[in-house]
Amino acid sequence: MKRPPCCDKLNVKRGLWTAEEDAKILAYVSTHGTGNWTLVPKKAGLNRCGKSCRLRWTNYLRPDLKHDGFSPEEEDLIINLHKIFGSRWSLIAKHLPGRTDNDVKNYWNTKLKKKLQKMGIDPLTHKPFSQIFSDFESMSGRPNARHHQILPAPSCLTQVPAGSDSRVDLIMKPVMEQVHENFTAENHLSWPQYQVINQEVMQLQQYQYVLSEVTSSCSSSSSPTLTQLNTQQSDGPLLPSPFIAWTGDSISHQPFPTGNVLQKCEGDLQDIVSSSSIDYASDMAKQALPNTPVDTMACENEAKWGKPGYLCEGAQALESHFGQGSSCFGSFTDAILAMDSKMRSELFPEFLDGLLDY
DNA sequence: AAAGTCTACAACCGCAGATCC
DNA sequence: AGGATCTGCGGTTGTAGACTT
Repeated sequence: MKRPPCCDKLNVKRGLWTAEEDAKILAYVSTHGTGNWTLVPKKAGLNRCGKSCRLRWTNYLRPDLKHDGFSPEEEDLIINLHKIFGSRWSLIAKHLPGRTDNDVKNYWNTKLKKKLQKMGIDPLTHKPFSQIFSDFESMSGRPNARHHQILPAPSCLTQVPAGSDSRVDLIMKPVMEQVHENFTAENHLSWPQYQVINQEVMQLQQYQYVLSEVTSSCSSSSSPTLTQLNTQQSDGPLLPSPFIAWTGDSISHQPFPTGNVLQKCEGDLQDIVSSSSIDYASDMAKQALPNTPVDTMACENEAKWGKPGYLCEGAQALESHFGQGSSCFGSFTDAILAMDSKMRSELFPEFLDGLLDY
């Protein structure tokens, strides 16, 4: 059953808040404190939805909020944290005293994203566009099998994406077909092969992204969307390019090969992280801490929609700390991120600091 | 000067987990 | 135990003012 609306939307005021309304909220909070926001409109004499009152307070009226512009230090911090967390604005905002998730999100969308693009950096991957191009161009060779683990080929390699007649698609179709031809014979792949192929697909998607940006900026007609280029998605929210095409379906049900994550933390990190699915991450977190609540939503999102962007960046951070190959898809990062945040901060207090140095 | 466009950011929406009763 | 309510979150929309044509 669908949840009923929190208030009668026809009879409550919406839109910008007036100074009088702000004063009523402030007066109410100063005497009653925060909480029970559904009662606030009535008690404070406001013709507003309780939720709207709560948002006004948390995003604007709270006395601990800063209302001045972002400093260069804050900018740098947001960029670094976005590299790690992606669009987890509330997590990012926790590292910026006096700023709300809404502030950070708006600042990113209006300023920082464009700033990075002007600097030639892809705001999604935080990699230079030039590197994305050169990585793609140098894409060649196949790894030697080093592990016994056999994985099914990703569906995006065994199915050439459905075509559209867009300009980007016309350019990319031969490339996709080439990749398809190269790998389609491999119904099952060893783990190292899988890694390389996944990287190539990611690069391909990044290439598509850049290409679509370029063509859309050169054309006044409606630009082709990246989603047209990607493999079929199950129903669900569309994710930002370039990661949208990676469904994760073909890798989310492999048995995870390791035991207790904490033991393995001290041991062979490479084995720990040789898994790519958040399902494993969830399993790892559960194995390590049987009675620990796990952020199931994060796990589900990862498993369902394959949203590995920030996790991949986390994986790179791990690589820089623990050496090349120590994280394949960032599953160790996934595991830690999948833990309940309180438990995570207790067990891995240095974890985020380490990533921030990255 | 007027109309159109862009920018910044405030506000809203719906979903989902947490908490209450 | 489970339904109702509260709260937090990320994505999206609305809008005022600045800027351009």
